[in-house]
Amino acid sequence: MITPPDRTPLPRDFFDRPVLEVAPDLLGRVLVRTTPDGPITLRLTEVEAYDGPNDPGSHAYRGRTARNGVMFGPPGHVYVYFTYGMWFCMNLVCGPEGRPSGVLLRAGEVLEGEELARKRRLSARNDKELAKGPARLATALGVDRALDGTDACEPGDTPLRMLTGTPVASDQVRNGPRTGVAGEGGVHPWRFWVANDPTVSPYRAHVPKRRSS
DNA sequence: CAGTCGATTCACT
DNA sequence: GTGAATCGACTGA
Repeated sequence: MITPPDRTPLPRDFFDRPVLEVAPDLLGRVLVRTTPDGPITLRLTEVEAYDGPNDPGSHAYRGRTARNGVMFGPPGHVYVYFTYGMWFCMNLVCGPEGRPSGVLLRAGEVLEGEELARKRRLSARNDKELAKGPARLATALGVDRALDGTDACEPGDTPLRMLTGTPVASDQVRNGPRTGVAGEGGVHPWRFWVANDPTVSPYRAHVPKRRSS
């Protein structure tokens, strides 16, 4: 049974906090993607925190580049990156401006626009798989680098907005190591998900790439 | 400027 | 469970 989400946009102050506070607080919140064909709404069920310049797992660890520039800007904006030659993933920028950090949106439950999401996710075998995984989530919502830098706190009919939704009770939040993060960054238990939610993606440890013999 | 590899997904065994 | 797909960003020389 799905309860109607609160439609109030999250204020920028919500994101202007330490990323480890923001990340679990995002679970149960609702992301709205407005497309020419109509809206897709997603209830967040899994996220990961990337904590600025002190986090070896973060894209911002080695400083500002053309790719990660949005992470160094104001909170509440969207950082989209391209990876594995095929996929996009999206973050919400957190913390005070200049202290780059972000929350990777890893999975969610599609509440509205399921048929629009399915057109982009033809390989999904069921509704739970539409946004089960960060690149799947971005694909389902039609998010790519064109949306890098979008302000998710802006009111109105913007391409991407974060709404208040119905935050998950803290006793339903679980956490553990981040998925696919190499090296020392892999030890931080900064992945957060909703307990027993079927849309949460499976954990996988980092796999170093083999060299061709 | 060439080499390496990624905050992944999918098909196949 | 294993390997391929696929390319741009980053690194170091």
